[in-house]
Amino acid sequence: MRLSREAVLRAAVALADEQGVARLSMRTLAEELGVVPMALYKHVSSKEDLLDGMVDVIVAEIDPPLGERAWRTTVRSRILSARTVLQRHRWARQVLETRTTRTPAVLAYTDSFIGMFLDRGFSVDLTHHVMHALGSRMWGFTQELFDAPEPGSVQSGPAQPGSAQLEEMARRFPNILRIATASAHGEGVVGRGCDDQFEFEFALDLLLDGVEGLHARGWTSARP
Amino acid sequence: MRLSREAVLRAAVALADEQGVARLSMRTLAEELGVVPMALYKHVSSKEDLLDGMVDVIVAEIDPPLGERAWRTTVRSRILSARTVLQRHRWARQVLETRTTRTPAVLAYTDSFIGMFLDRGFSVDLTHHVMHALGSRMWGFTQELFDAPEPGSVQSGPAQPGSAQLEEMARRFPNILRIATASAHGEGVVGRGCDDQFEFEFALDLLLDGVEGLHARGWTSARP
DNA sequence: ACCATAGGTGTACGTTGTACACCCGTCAAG
DNA sequence: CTTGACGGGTGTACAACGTACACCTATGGT
Repeated sequence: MRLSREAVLRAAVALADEQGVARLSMRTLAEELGVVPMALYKHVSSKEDLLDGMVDVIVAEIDPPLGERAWRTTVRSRILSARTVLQRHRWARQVLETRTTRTPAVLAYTDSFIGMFLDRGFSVDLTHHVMHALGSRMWGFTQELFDAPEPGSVQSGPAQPGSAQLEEMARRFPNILRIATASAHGEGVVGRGCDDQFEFEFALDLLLDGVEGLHARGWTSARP
Repeated sequence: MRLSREAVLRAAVALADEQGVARLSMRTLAEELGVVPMALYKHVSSKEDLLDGMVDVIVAEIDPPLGERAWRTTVRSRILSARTVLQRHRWARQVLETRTTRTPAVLAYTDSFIGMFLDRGFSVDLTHHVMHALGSRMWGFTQELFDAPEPGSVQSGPAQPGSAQLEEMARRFPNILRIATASAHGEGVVGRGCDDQFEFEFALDLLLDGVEGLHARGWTSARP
């Protein structure tokens, strides 16, 4: 069975999906494909290239923008589509963050994303700033703060109620504790009981509300 | 001259500042200190621990919140203080992103950050969502999109006007090009001619405007 | 029938983090 | 003054990584 760039990329995505990106090395991937490591280099010029290709694969999974709807629904639903894709491929966020060169597929997505604004009457100026304000949110993720111990990390789990660890925590970081306990509805403790999807949409809508206001009143940056 | 954890961390920060975090290995750091690599492990339990410690060093550089000012000015100026620190240590963003466990110093900063809201009358509920919405912005950075080729990467430079590369770009990614040329005031081309600080404050203020509105009208999440 | 070429193989190198055994200088207790 | 524990620097070694280079082999166009 012959290899191909497509086959290599698909296998890499699958392996990262299952084992996490940390377990993805040229050697493990080669073994997965029943081939010697160096064989991959006939289809991929380097590991960076491999990762770029993997990003391309998942970018292709993001839905294209829908018909003639208003900018806000179009943008919103596309971002949420990106988010479901990134949810399927949990390694993607991390890989995306480390990409230094943008592949054509990524540029194409970005271009089309910008188009959703420009084609619906946004000024180039406002669109530019909005893109910066959205930042990585256009990919459907945000820099999370408290959360997500990598699968496989030793994270002594949520603190047990009444434990010394928790008391120490309460003394030194009372504010964090208040947030944490509140968001866990009073039951589980420090562990993340909050709804990621809700948080994401909350932040997204906050931003979109702001953008809507600026657009409505014809905002433009004061800079020449 | 004896080593110490402090000395090791300071040297690591200095080395990362000068050479970039990519050039920071246990070996290079040891050599910098005129010592054998394994000596570091008497002061630092692993490279992860080293990076955690480096984060602690720079977190300590962020200004504490000022007096009794209104929440918005307090939060805003603190975030901008964090930003100037992160600007001094350009590797910090990348390192912060990869941290998986939060050190006491990081938790303390977060706690104090949350306190700026709670102490000024924000509900626990709203504060929680606001923290998520701010995300990494509380550290003074955002996921940049177009920019910042790592120093040392081969990035064929901004496209030359009239080059075939630029024409290709114009055909395939017209929207990106419009944004890029506009933000570069018509002179330089695809390269980033835009003002990072302005973009950061624009996005930050957009968010803070939204938060202000929610707080003013006593917003609370509908969830039980 | 030829031979160029695409694609898989084998070996090898340099770099990384770090485990483990060692060894030495300092200082407290006898 | 001796002793012995111990904090801290050393040396060697290993496994895993990305990948350069030379090689082999089956395919397919001329």
